[in-house]
Amino acid sequence: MQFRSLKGIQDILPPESYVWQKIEETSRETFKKYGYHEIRLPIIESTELFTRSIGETSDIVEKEMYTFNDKGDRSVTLRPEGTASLVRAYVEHHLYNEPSPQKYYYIGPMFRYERPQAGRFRQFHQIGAEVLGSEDPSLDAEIVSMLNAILRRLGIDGFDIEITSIGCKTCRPDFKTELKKSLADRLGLFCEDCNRRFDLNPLRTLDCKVPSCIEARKGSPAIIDFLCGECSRHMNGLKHGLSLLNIPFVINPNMVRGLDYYTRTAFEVTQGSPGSQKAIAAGGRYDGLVAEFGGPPIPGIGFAIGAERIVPLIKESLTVRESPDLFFCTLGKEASEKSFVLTSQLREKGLWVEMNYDTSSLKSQMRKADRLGAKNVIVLGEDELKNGRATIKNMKDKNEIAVAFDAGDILKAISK
RNA sequence: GUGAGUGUAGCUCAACUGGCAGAGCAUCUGACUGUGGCUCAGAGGGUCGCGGGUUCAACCCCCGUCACUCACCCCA
Repeated sequence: MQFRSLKGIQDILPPESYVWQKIEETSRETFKKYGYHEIRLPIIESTELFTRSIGETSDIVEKEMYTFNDKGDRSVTLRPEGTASLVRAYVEHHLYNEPSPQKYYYIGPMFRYERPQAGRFRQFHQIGAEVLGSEDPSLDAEIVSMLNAILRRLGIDGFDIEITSIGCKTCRPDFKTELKKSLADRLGLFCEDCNRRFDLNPLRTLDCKVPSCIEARKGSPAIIDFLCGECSRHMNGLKHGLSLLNIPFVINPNMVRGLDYYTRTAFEVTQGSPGSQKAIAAGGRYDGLVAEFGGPPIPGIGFAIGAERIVPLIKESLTVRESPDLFFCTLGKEASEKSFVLTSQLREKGLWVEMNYDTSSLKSQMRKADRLGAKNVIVLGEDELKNGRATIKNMKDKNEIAVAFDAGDILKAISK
């Protein structure tokens, strides 16, 4: 019986795993400078946590969740995103009693039951950051700037930071009716999907990629023109903040969020040709979510980077693997045991040491050492055992030095 | 959920559109009784995704099925 990983769920093998380590390290270092602390959240939660926050009619909830009943007949779900869990933990542990704002980050797998595609998987990984406890737009600017910093430090460029505001409880409904009024008389020009969207969620017609729809919606009202005073001031505050920090951005008034809890600021980092999966990170403000989860009316903002979407963009994708400092070639059982012990001692001293395990010709052992890229090789055979000295060969310059069977001597010899 | 494409060695791909399943790379061995890379020689490795059908004969044609890939919807 041959097993395969499940559809859309993949192994991350070396050397690519080193690219992942680099992404995680760079993110952690950057988060630290901005005062974000790691929070480790469960990957499984009660189903209702997601249906309530993400929205009953969102695509994620309607068709993309890994939901099942546990043995206690409770409906549970593998998390499709991180914000809901974070806010749950924030409220559950009364973290609003800590000084505001509270800044958190998380790194981990998310699950969505979708048809896999380039840059889209059923298990994928997000690097997310969330701030709770302030609605100051300078925080919006700061978090966008932090996202920018992480991507830059990873050597990624050629991306756009798109921002917009999607309004709040007061102004969004007004805009929705205005938009419907504007679209109503030319519905025939739009595609089938847009006609469906017109009833369900008219805002989505603004995001349609069908060329005829792009043409047809020209001149439609844009949400940023309908923002209430508060939202408008907030949006300007964000733009001002980004300008102060010299973060280039573009305003995309057609941006739409797939999750219901977003308010005001929404942003997206896009890269590459227009089409699918150009978003490598996305985020926004969710000022009503904490209260929705039974906490005080505390605002929040966050983003998530799609790890799978930046891996291919990282220039160091072809990271050269590090190589062992020393490889022991052995001939005979006694030599093998001797190097077994020396190998262990040298590792204690901090070296990366490999040895030959199976009996094979010296030639093939040398070949193996070479394939591993070993910097030095020690040959231990009958002659060496007789003399009590072995030779270390530097694989690069081919020099050989005689050493005693002593971890200290060997260490000294190869650190020259 | 919808549509299209592709499944042959560990990897990348051939096989005259029906006639004995191949190459390159990789692996292992040898040339060189105990010294790697280069070169040369050889070896191992296949239920041609799976099941059925047509045929004297199927990797090739037909039907079904599964998997993978890409795209749509949507999203990180």
